[in-house]
Amino acid sequence: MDQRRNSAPGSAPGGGDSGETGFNDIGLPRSGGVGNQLRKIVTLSRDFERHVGAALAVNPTDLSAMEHLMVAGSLTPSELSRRLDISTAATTLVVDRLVTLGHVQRHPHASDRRKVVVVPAVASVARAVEALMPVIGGVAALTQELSPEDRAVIEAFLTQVVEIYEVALAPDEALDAGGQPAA
Amino acid sequence: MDQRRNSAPGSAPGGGDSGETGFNDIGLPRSGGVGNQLRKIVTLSRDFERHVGAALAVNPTDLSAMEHLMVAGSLTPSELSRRLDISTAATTLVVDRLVTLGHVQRHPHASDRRKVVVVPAVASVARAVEALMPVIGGVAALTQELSPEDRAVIEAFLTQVVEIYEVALAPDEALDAGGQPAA
DNA sequence: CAAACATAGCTAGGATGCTTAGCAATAAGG
DNA sequence: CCTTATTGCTAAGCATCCTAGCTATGTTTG
Repeated sequence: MDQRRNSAPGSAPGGGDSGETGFNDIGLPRSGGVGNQLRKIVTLSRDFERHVGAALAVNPTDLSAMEHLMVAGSLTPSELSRRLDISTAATTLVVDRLVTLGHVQRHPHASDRRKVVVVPAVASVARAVEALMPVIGGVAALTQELSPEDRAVIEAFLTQVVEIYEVALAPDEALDAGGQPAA
Repeated sequence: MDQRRNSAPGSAPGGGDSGETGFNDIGLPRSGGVGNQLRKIVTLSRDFERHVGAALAVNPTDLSAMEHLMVAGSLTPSELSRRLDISTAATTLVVDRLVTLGHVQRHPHASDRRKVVVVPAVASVARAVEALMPVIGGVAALTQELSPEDRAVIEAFLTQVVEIYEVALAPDEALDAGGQPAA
């Protein structure tokens, strides 16, 4: 089971190692504690994903596929390939591997004989839920305990962070924005 | 240039599609808006990374290497392989590719003739900074505008999220914690 | 109705990026 | 000095993806 660490120090906010504000020596602004924390969460999320994958003996793509299947209940290979943004040929191999490990089964489609339906195995879903629970459960509990005021502050902030990313990823605005977000 | 999308709907907090609280149909708790936003940030961060990689004509591993080099100023292949958590042989190939594209150069080490020093090219750093700036600059600006009270709320929250991940990733505690974080 | 077109998912061969094993050169330790 | 350890590279092999192509099936058109 190959689990590769690949933490990028720069593509998530943070911009450097220091907790101060201003600019670091390569010209990136420092976000202080908040930016560093966001960056750390991104890195830890990736680590956790690999941790869960190791527990279920699957590679990152296969784990992602399992998670999509769990959420959707079942999917055809074409639907899965669209969600994973990989070719249908690669999806066939993903499903092959997952079938071999007993994580999913292929069933004929109810009304279209060209199609296959990929269904997660009940035991596999239970194992995946158990592996995911520490983080998802932890964050759910944490957010339950927030006061309405605190929740509003955090949600407003995170909404703006999402907006920054979306602007940065938009085809034309990204070039024009250049550092001035819509917020 | 191969940029693979691989968004996992389950390994970051969120636990499902609905904004309500409670449990979804596969047993994962719902975190409401905050959990979904965190999940979205994780996904968008990955998308942004691929976006930046495309702009610089590098794959995810090579981009991560570039970012480590930018932050550190320069690194030996062994140091780089440790940070990337890949073998030194793979690191050699990463550096080969980056050298070919003009993103880095190899120099002899100043005092140890076994060693090589990998140095990012100035023009490459400038291009990378430019590509990263929309998000890093945006988040830096956003956090500058926070009131001290709001900042404290957000930092406390994010600290706890980080803690949840770290507990989940710790070798022995993760099994014992089981959903009761240290917070 | 039949023909043309579209869709589904799989197979085969190839490309890419990683691994392990091994090596020559060099550095460190006794 | 000799032994051990470190460095980073080469070569072969493996895992996972891609494109091209195919058969079976479903939909649209005349």
